[in-house]
Amino acid sequence: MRHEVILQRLRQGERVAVGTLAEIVGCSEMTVRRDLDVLEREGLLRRVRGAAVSTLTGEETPFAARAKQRLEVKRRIGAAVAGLLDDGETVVLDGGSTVLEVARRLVDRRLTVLPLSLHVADALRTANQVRMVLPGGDVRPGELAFVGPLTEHAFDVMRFDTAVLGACGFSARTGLSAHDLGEGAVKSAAVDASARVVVAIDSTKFGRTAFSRVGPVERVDVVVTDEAAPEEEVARLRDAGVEVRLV
Amino acid sequence: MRHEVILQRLRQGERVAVGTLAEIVGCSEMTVRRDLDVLEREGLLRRVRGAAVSTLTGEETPFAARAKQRLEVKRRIGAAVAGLLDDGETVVLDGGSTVLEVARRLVDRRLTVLPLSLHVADALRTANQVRMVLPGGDVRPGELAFVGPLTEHAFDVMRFDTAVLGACGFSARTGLSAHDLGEGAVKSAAVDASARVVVAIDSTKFGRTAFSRVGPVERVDVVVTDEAAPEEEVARLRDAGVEVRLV
DNA sequence: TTCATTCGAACATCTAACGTGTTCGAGGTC
DNA sequence: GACCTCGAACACGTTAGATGTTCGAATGAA
Repeated sequence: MRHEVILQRLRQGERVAVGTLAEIVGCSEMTVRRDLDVLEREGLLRRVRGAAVSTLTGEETPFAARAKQRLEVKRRIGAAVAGLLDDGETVVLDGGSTVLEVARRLVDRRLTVLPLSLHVADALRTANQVRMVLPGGDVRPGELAFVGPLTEHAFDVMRFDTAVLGACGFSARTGLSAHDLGEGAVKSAAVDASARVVVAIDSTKFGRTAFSRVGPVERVDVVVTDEAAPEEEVARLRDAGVEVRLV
Repeated sequence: MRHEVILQRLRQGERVAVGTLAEIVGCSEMTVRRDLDVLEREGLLRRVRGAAVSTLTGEETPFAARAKQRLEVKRRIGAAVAGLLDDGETVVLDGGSTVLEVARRLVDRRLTVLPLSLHVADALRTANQVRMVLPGGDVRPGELAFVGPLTEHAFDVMRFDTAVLGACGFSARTGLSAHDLGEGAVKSAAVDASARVVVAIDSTKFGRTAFSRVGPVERVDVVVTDEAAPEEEVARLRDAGVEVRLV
């Protein structure tokens, strides 16, 4: 909780003094310092003498921060997506924080899963009915997503019933997009290797277009998102034949 | 502690009653039941009405159990092996519990690492100077080791300075061996793709030969083990030109 | 250099979480 | 039907973690 407040305050100002932060969150400066320590280790800010500076450049929010944001919504989306999967299916699970909540709902299901990040693989490590196959590849620090030729090779030799993808941006016009070129390529390969494509995103991603283009909206079968999704986008998606579920 | 006692008692008898176990460890039956719950989830035993039955068949001890055994020794071996690696090297890290202790000593080192199990990958997830590349492959439940054609393919396209291997059995005569055929094949491929082979094993593995043969002792450059290693084996290894370090 | 400020180690305190034991009703087993 | 086992629920004690305070050292500005 306190961490969220600190990050939020940092987002709107350059340099915020330790004393100021202590006042805002209502605790001692020592406690703030300890908070700043862990947040710095997570790469969410940089400490300077007497203050903290945000490292969030506006491009890509680090995983540690995203995983804390809108958790309730992501859990609901995760449960809904889990409900779309049948026992025995082979599934690709993307690496984002929303899809991670999907994975958490699959621990007692019988599935074959190919996770696209270590976070997701970790969530399923104790799931003894899940047959897990890793694609391999370079592990992006922080994000812990798999990228590179090794990862893409996995989709040359395997086929899947369903791909569950997250996205940094999504719109009916430009389709799915990601911040990182490597990740975009992997998502793209996952789409090509899967019979069905399910997109799990919270409503804030709508209308945004990120750097790396993954694919057009036509290849998407189902979109699961929350009710705050812009009506116009939802309508356009439905016109394009995409099933949209608001949870 | 209590868990070790329970497992030890189970090893020497078929079926042990809950009441008996409570007496041995000196606590209530309810506590024993709770212990049995977690041990069953770890796959170390099976619960039956009124008692517990060992699942340890004598072949392969589950990872959860091995990771608890001889921890101090494994830590020492881990530290010694970490000292053998130079900054900037590319390293294969095997999946066993001994090599896991090597990985724990590498978190602040600058290396390229290919882990052969999720446990090891996990230990290095926060190591921001370590470039981690995963081989991919099937994830063996419990063990969380990577096996199969996808894993072996990784060694077709990559070469390494050093392979750090554990083993289920090791002797100067029969060389390295593993319990699982798939794991044996992966270890074998790792040896072929690496310029130097370091074996990290505690002394109890000496003289044992497991089902799957990995390779002859000639390909091993260094063996790191503890001082309880049988002298005869050590002498034979040194005769074969293997450097043996006792820690 | 000096002075003011910030930092973090060390200790004290408090709280929440965990482990443990007891009780008791439900569900098995003989 | 009698007996036993199980696990949920509650109570209790312990402990680890979080927080605040103090103080000497380190840092930066004048």
